Amino acid sequence: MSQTSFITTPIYYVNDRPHIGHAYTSTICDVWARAARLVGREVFFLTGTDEHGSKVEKSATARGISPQALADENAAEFQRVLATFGLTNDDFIRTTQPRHVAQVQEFLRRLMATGDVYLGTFEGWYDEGQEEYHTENKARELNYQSPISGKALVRATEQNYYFRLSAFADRLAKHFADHPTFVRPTERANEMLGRMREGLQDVPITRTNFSWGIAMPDAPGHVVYVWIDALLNYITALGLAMPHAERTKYWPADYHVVGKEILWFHAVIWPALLMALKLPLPKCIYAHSFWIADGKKMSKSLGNFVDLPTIERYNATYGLDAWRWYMSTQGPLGTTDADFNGKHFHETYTNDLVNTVGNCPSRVGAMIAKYFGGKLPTDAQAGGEWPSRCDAAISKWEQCMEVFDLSGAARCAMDLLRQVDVMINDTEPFKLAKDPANTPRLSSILNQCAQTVRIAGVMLEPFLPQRMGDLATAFGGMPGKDANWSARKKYGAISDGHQIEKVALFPRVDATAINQTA
RNA sequence: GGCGAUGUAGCUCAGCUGGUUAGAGCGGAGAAUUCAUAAUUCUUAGGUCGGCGGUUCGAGUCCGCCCAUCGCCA
Repeated sequence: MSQTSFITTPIYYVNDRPHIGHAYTSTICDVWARAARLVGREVFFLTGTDEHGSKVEKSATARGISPQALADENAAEFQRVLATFGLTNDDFIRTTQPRHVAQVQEFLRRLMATGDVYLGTFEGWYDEGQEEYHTENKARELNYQSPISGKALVRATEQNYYFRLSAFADRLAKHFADHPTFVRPTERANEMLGRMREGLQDVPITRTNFSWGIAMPDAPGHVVYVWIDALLNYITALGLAMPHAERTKYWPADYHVVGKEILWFHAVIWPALLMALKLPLPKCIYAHSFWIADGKKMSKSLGNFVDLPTIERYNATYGLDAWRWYMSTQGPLGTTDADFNGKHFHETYTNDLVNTVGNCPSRVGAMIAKYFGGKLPTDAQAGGEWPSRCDAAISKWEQCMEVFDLSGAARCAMDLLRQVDVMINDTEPFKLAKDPANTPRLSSILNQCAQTVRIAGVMLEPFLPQRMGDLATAFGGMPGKDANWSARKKYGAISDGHQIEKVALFPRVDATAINQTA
């Protein structure tokens, strides 16, 4: 029985247009999912759409269609878009699906039964035009007037169901203490701890001022607040509220990958909910930072969002693999935001993919073609120091992937290719080839280059699935794509005499091309 | 306003529990080389380690204040 892994993206709100944020999170999760499958794990990779809430209801009303129709339309758009990124998600959950709705209601029944959800009264300053409450301080700041309509705020009370978050403070603190990598990066965990120290309030989990949502069981008029609805997707997709769920084995999740803006929900409220439901907690919530564009924060007012048409332009110019590479190796996995910048994208593509990942196999393939008719020559040295170098690289790569260090994992492969380039420069096989007496030495060198290139290619597969597929075909040999990890990562898998094809994996792209296609 | 974090070579960033000449990649400069996608390899960057003050025999690495940026909260 192989080890299972579960990785999730947040579910995307159907009221939004797809942009780089969605593409980024989805892409890095896909890289990790592919890597986990590569090493032989049984992976479940989940993404989906969040479809309830007053915003969707309003947008639908504005267009004169039903919320469900709007959700159907936009969910389909998200699925179409995500498909263009070559994602290998195993399911796509929609919060309007009956399987989700039924399980959310079942979970809420359980929470009512344990007393972790209770009916309480909320009182606050209500903006009737905007249909939202303001806190006491905010209301005072606004001079008790609606910031939009200018009409007076009214004092209103509402009966709501609350989740007893306050009861979990100690257990949450203990969990954070016992699991230092529960929230990553560590700085974000500190952020959460700081906020938890300020005290945990019970959180309202239902609303009565709109209807587009999951009905609270046995409570007419109460609709489950969108956040609770959304968080539960991670386990409704696995069917954890169903009897005999086949996907139970995937829980708990290895990684919930989220943007830093929604960390509180994932790092505090979600674990508390799971504790209340007596379910194991996810192993890690990874909160990445944001992309900014050309040094400036992306905003609607600046109109500088890296939107879908822009992303598609990059993909058309550089290829999907290039997009994945930039996302994975240059992205904001740390605590600081990363800059999306056309010049940097082009340089990264050229340096990493054209000049290294593309060129190294090309020169190796060319020499094998020229000196040995494309047949892999024998290595009488049994690899020399390359088997251990490759093993070390693979081992480091495995460690990096384990902790979601995608750029670190990528670097393992890049370093290996650079070492091959160095060896070629040092040993000058193109000079050795001029004298037949050197054939044994030449054979060893080129064999070692090819074997190492193949291994680097395997490590790069999760990042560059298209072109590394081509490389595997060109250098391949056995074992192929379907072989198990221990076979695939083993040095020397290409047998003597195997036909090696010269390949041009990443075409050089004119630096101005990206603008010309605009 | 409160809490958390970031601020290191032109750019993007590494620098764990304080200690000889502060590192990498890219860009720039010089050299070697021709198997390769005008690719590759080697050498090179003299940067007040945001600012000021403090602790210490000694701080980028600890403490305080300030400035800038980011996030969360209010």
